[in-house]
Amino acid sequence: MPCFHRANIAYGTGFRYFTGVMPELPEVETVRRGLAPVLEGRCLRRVEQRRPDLRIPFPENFAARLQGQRVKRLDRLGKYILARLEDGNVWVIHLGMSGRMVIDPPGFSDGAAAPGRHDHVIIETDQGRRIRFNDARRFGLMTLLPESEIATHPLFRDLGLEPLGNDFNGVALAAALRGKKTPIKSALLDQHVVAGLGNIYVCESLYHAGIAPLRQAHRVAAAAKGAQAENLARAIRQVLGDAIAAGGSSLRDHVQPSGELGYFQHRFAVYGREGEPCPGCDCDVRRKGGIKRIVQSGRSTFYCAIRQR
DNA sequence: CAAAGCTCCTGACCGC
DNA sequence: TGCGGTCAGGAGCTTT
Repeated sequence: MPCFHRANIAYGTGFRYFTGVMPELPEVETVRRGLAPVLEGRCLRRVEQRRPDLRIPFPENFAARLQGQRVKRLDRLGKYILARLEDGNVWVIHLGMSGRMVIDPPGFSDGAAAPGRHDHVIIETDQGRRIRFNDARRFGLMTLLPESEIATHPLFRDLGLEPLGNDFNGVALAAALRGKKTPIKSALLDQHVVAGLGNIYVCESLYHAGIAPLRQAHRVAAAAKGAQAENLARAIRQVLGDAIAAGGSSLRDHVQPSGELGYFQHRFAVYGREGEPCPGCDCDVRRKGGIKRIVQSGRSTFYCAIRQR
């Protein structure tokens, strides 16, 4: 039975609903790619900030400082989108849990897309395109930082490995996990270890690597002469890459009527599938109970106790 | 220092 | 149908 999750929007498949919406690295990357054609090279003609804060306060004169700037390039760092501006500042965007970017269709000014309750920032480009940042739960944030301060700023200073970077491999991952007595599940959720993973993709990566979520992180690092860390690094890359590909095809194949970016259908092996058999599993689900759900550091963990050791 | 717990927030869902 | 309770989670902060 297929199980789909649509990132960044409450979504029903007809037999299962997910309300937890989690922009993790693949969703953030999909949003970045969707924004790029509308923002890169464009001047921000109008910026409207509609409340004083999100998870943290907006910086002083946020809208005025952003307005009139040209966006040179959009980058991603972990779950952050970095919009590099011509004046040397970086417009930092984090979607938190429920943050969405909505690109209004051309001609929005007819009132068809009036700002909603949770539209906190509204951007209009010199091409007349309007982008709304909507975040019901306000776990997201936006700020402005000099480009030169990114590396040392508290938000970025201690960020962990970039899982899609060239230097992400079993050796680097093992080094990051070494000495950690916390469960591998919790360690991977820590942005200071690997930057960009969230609850869904941690569960999926551990499943594909065949590692039990309860194992201590340092044991994973030390196991099998590094082969286990290597497997895990490979699984993380694969899982994230597949999800980004799914997001990319959603951008390519469907013009979202709402213009909302970053949500796409994607199938998960274990996440949200408590009691179901894992893919290709031939064990007796009646007897073994299928995919298990436990709670670790206050978050749901889904795993297969037979395939993950 | 590390690790676990608490907290922010709203919407969806469930049971009555 | 309405209403209150529960759950979801990213990540900084607080506590141990």
